[in-house]
Amino acid sequence: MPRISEAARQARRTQILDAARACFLERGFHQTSMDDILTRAKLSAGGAYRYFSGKDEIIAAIAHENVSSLTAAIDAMAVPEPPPTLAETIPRLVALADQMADGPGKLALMVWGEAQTDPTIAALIQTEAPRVRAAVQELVRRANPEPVASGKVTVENLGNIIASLVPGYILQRRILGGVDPDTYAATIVALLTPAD
Amino acid sequence: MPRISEAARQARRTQILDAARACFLERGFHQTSMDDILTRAKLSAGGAYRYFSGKDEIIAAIAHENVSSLTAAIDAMAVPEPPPTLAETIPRLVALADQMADGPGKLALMVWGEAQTDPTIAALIQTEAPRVRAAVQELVRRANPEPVASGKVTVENLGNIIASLVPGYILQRRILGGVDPDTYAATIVALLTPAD
DNA sequence: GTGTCAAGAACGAGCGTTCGCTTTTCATTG
DNA sequence: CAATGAAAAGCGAACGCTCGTTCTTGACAC
Repeated sequence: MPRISEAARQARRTQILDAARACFLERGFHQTSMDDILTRAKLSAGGAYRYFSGKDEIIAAIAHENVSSLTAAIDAMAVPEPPPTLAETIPRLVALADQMADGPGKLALMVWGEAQTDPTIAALIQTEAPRVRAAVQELVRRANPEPVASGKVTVENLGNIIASLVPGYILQRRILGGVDPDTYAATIVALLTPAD
Repeated sequence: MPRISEAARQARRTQILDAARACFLERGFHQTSMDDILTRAKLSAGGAYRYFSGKDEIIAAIAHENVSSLTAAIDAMAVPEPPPTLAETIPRLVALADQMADGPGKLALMVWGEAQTDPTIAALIQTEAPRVRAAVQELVRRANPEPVASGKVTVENLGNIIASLVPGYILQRRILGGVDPDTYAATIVALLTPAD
């Protein structure tokens, strides 16, 4: 029973997903045909269907992968010791959003739109959502900025605001255009810092 | 040359767009078939094609209408005299986003996603974008909040932050879930208000 | 040689669009 | 004011094309 090695199998899977991601970024989920993906992956239809049950599963896989990568990126920011201040964290967060704007950020906007009518993708995001919230709140908790220390706002509420500033930045950067990451971050920091 | 009245023509057009909007909200732009729209509009294929050159034009029309309605809603907030403070404006802005979350807000997320790969829709948004920015900045300018008055941040920069909080709220409300408009607004106001 | 893997032609369903026909509308006319 | 006719409005079956999926065939590893 001649089978391919597990590593080769994973490689093929990655090869398909890489092609799919590139196509989706260029044409969108539903404008991309199976043939587009197969051609780019240099694979035949028969071959690909051994790895994915169909197009929907590929879309779901890409969406999942993208959501996870965003969560992981934010998670990773909470790691450094000693805990950074918000004046350090916010610019890093905005810079992260800025770097990802043309790749995962663009895809994220597409996924969010898709989630509005596709229950599978919506469920997928909702599973990951608590982790994003938790990661941002952890960031706020460690930084312990003045508005929290003085009891003006809670960690949870400030976390929600900051959590919505990140997609807000991506949207503004990708759709409205004309926004500078450093200025954007500096403005947020200024608002969170007591008067000079 | 017997034609239908201009009012009747507009009514038919509206009838088609209403059906299309409902279908798009349920199934998404590309999952919706022409037949879905035609059935809901109680119109035949031949009939509808006298009003729109094709499906793409209907999608563009709905997207345009939606973007315009959002702009108009924000524009309308800048009207009242005397100028309201941000402590009054922010809750109204968040409440507006909250009310629209299941209709125009949901559609907006879909449109933003679509704009990532559809140049027509992207261009359409970019045309409207300056007006949204201007409207929010006008709101900030009139309110003249402490962080602006003290020169800590500019009207433009604070405007951009607030402008990105609105879609941020919609996204959080529709995707992550579990966010309260009043709490959300109150937190923003607290951050913009000098220490007690 | 046996069973997995990949290829690629072929299939069938679904889609957007068109086209020829019928119905409706309204200015014109007797 | 009723009859008329011509053109627009609307209908819906049919077309042609695309696309996702399947299935048969051959190749290769063990």
